[in-house]
Amino acid sequence: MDDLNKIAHKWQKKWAEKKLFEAKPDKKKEKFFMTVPYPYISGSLHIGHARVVTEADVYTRFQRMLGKNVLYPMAFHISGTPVLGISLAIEARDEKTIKLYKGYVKQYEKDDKKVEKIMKSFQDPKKIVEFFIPKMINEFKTLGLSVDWRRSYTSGDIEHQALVEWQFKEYQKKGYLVQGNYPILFSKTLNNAVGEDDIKEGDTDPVDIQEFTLIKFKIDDSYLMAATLRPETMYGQTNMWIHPDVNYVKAEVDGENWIISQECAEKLKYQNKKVKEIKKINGKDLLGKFCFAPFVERKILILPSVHCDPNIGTGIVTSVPSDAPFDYIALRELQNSEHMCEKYGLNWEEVKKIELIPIIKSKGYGDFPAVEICKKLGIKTLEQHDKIAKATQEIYKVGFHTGIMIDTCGPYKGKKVEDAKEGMKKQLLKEKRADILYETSRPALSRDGGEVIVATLDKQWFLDFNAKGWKPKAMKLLKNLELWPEKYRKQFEDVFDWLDKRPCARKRGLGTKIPFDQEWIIESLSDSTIYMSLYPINHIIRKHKIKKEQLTSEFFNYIFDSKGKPADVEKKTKISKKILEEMNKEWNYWYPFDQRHTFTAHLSNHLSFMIFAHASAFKEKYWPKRVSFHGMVMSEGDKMSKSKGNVITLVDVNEKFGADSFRAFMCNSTSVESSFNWESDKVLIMKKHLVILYETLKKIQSHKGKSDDYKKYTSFVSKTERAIKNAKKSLEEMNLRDYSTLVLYGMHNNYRQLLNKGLSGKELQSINDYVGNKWATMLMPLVPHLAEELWSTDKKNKGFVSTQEWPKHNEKLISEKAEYQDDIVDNLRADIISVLHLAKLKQAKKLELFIPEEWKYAFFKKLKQQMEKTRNIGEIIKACMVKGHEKDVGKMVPMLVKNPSRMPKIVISQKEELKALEESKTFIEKEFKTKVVIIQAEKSKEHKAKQAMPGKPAILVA
RNA sequence: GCGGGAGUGCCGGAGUGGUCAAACGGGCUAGGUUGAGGGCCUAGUGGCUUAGUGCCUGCGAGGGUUCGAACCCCUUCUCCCGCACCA
Repeated sequence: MDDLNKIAHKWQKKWAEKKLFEAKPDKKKEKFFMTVPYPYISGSLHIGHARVVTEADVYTRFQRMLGKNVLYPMAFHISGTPVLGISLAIEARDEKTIKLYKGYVKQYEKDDKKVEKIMKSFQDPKKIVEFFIPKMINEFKTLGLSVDWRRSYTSGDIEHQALVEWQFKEYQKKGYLVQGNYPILFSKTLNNAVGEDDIKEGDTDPVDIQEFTLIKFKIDDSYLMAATLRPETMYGQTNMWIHPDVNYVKAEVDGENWIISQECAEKLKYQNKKVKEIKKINGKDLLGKFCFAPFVERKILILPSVHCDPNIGTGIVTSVPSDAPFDYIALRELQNSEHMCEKYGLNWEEVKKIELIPIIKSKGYGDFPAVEICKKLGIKTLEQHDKIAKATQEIYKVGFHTGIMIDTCGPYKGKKVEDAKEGMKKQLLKEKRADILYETSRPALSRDGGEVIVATLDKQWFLDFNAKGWKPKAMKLLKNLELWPEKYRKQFEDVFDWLDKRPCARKRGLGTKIPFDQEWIIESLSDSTIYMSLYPINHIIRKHKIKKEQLTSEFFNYIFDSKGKPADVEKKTKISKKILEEMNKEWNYWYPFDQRHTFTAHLSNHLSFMIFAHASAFKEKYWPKRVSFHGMVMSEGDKMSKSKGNVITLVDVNEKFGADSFRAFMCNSTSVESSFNWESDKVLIMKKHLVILYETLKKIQSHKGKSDDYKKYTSFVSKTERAIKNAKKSLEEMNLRDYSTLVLYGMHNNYRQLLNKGLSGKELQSINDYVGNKWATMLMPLVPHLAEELWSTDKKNKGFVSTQEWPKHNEKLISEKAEYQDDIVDNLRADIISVLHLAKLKQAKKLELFIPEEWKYAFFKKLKQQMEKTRNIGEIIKACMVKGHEKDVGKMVPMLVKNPSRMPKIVISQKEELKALEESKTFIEKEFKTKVVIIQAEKSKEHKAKQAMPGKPAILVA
C-alpha cells in the first residue's frame, strides 16, 4: 500500500464516521436525487460496475458543491436465475462453478475450513446473496463514493417485494397484464424451463426458438403434416417428400388424425396438444400416393427423399424446388434416375413430368433462385449437405429481405415476402388448415445431459405495452425527459413504437411472486422498474422494523399518492400515523429522481420499461427528470471476459492502482458517452501524475502568505479564473473529460509556467494563497481523497472539502488581453529559438527586437472589423487604407484575408506591446544569456524592422 | 435486413462553416537537470523550404454546395452497438 492509498482509506473512514453523505430532507435547500442501476450479484465487482457509479459520484459531488441537498443511494439486484443457477451448480458439485466461487470467497476468507463451510452454505441462494452484498458494499466504498448506504436493500427484501406486488396489482387493475400462449426452452429431465445458463454451450452457441408452420395435406381420413419455415412458398409446391426408411405415426391430435414422425408426436405433447398415437406407418407405404395441397389447391404426388429428418418438424416436407435447393436437387436426382423410381415403385414418366413453378422475384435472381444458386455453387447431389444448407440460407435471406411475390401467387401477388409470409400463415391458421410447432434452432442438452425442447405455456403473463392509454403516457414522459446526450431520443421513440407484449413472469428463479397467481415469479427486468421509489423511505421502514404484511396497497397509495387519511391507513397497516406522515413527507421531498446515469445498452429494455412503469405508477410531477448515458467498458482494448483474463476487479483497483488514480484516469481518458478502455500502464502514468500534483499542491498549501503580489500576474490570474468558470461549465454538462483536463493539467501547466518566471519568495506565497484552496476544491469531485488531504494541509481550513462550495470566479479578472500579452512573450521566445536555429547560432551575442510601427496596430484593428463583415478584398482595402502606406496595405490585405491565421487573436496597442516586452526583458535575457534591445520600428533604419507585425516582433540576432 | 452511432498524427482523443486542424494526454527522438534511475525542464515528432516566423499535402473514398468545408448535402466503403424475455 502506498501513500495515495493510505490517504484514501483515511478519508473514507472519516467520511463514514461523520456520516457525511447521509441525506436528510431540508426544505431550505434544493434537492438533487441521483440514481444508477443497482448491480446484480455475481461474484466480484469490476470496472464495468465502477464506471457508472464513479461518474455518477463525480457529478453528485459537484451538485453538493452547488449547495444542493444531494441523495445518492444504491441497492442490489438478486432476481432471476443466475444466483439460483450458481446455487444449483454448487449443489450438483459442478467443478467449474465451485472453483470460481471458492476463488471469490478466498479473497475474503483465508481459513480453509471456513471457506468450505461458506461454500456449503451456498447451496441456499440466499446465503450467496448474504455473503456477497457486504463485500460488494465494501468494494464500492473503496472507490470513495458519496453514497448514503443506510438506504440500501436487495430486490429480495420485503420492502422491494411489497413494492413490486403493489405495482403488479395496479397493472392488473389497469388492464396492463394479459395472459396467452408462449413457447419456452424446456428441459425434459429437469421438467422445467431453462435459460442460456442452463444449456450446454448455451453462452457460446445460443439456442433460439423457431416457429414451424405445420400444413395439413388431406390423405384419406388423415392429414399428412408438412413442416415449413417458409409458408409463403406454398404456391410453388410440386410434390411431397417422405423419408422412405422412417417410421411415421398416425396420431389423434386434438381430435384430428395427423401423420407425423414419432419424434414430433412427443414434442407436440409439450406444446399443449392432446396426442394419442393410433398406429405406426412406414414411410415407404406412403410413396406414390397423392395428398391434397393448400394454395395450389390440387393433389400432389408423395415422393421419397432422405433429406427429411424425423427430428426436425414433422419429418415431412412439402417440395418447392423453385426456391428450395434441397427440394430442387432431390427432385432432379429422382427425375434423372429410372432406377430409383423403380425401386420405390413410382411411375418414372409421371415423376419426369413435374415442373418447377416460379413464385418469388428476388434481387439478383430470376424465376428459379434454387436452380441458379445450385449451379453457382456447383451443387449436384444431396450428399453435398453443407453446401446445400449454405445455399438455402442465402436464398432465404435474399428472398426475405428483397423478394416480391409474382403473379402465380393469387391474392398475394405483388406483396413483399415478409408480408406474404405472415399473411399466408395467418390465413391457413384461420382456415384451420395449419398449426404451429416450435423447435429449437439446434439440438441442445441441459447441463445435466437431458434433452432440451420447446414447451408452450398456456397461461404466460405478459405486460401489454399497447394496452389502452399506456403508450401515449410513456411518450409524454419521454417528451419531458431530458436526455444526455440528446441524440438517443430517436432510438427511444423507435423502441416505444415497437414494444408490444412482453412476458413478465417465469416459472423459476429468485424474485417476487405475482400476488394473484402464485405459480409465477415476476421476471427480473420487470421487477426493477420503480425500485428507486424505495430509496426515500427505506431507511425508515428498516428503522421501525415494519413487516411485509404492513406494506399494503393502502400503504403505497398513501406514501406515493397521499391517498386516504393517515389515521385510516394506520388502522389498516398498523403503522403509526406519525411514521406514515414522516415517510410521505420524505418521499415527497426526494421524488422524482433528478437523474439516472446508465449504460446505453439499457435503452431498449430497462430504461424503456422504467419509463413505462413510472408513467403508470406515478403522477406526472413524480416523473423522472433526466437520463444520462455512458459508453461501454473495455479492458486493454478487448471486451472484458473471464476467458480473456482481462477482468479488472475493484479489489485490483484498490490494491494496485488506487481510487483516485482510477477516477482520474477514467474521467480523463474518454468522454462519458464513449467507450472507456482500461489500460493498466496508462493508469499507472496517471497515478504518477497525481503524485506530482499532490506534491506540488502540498507545497502550495503549506507555503502561503497574504499579500497583493499575485495581482501582478494578470495572465496567471486570468487563466485561473477562467479555469474555475470553464471547469464548472463542463461539470454542469457532465463533461467530465474537459473538467478533469482543466484541473489535472490546465491548472498545473499554468502554475508551472509561472514558476519559470522566477518569482520572489513573497510573490510565490501570495500566488499560493490565491490559488491553493481554489485548486484543491476544484479537484474534489474527481479525486476526493487527494483533495481532502490537500484541503486539510492548510491548517486554517475547517471541515471537509467534500462539503465546500465550488469557488466563485471573478469575471473581471478574466482578461484576454493579459493572457495575450503573455502569449506574445511565449511566442517570441519560441521564435528566437527558431531564428537561432536557422542562423546556426548556439549562442547569440546580441538580440534586437523590433516593435511594429504604430500605424500597423490601427490598421490591424480595422482589418479585423472589416473581415467580420466581408471577405471582398477590394472593399476591405478601400475601408482599411492608410495614408502614406498604400503600397503596404495593398500587399498585406490580400495575404491576410486569404490566410487569417496570420492575424493576432486580439490587437493591442503599440504601447501595450512595448510594455509587455519590456516586462519580460530580464526573463528573456536570462534564458538566452545575452543582452536584449527593444526598438520601435519607427526609430530604426534596419530593413528587418519593417517585417514586424502586431503580436510578432521582428528579431535580429548577432 | 432493420434501427442507432462512429471513421481525424505512431496511439487515446479535441475541434462540427471562417482567428493556426491535432487542444489535452500518451509514445518516440535529442539536449539539460540528477550519485544512478524515476521524475522534472527544453526542443523536435506529414513533406518541402528558409535570416526567418513561409509554401504544399492532409480529417475513410469519390462528388457537390460555398468567397471559404473535418464540419452541410449526395454516393460509397469500413467498424461498433441493439433487435425482446437475457441480467
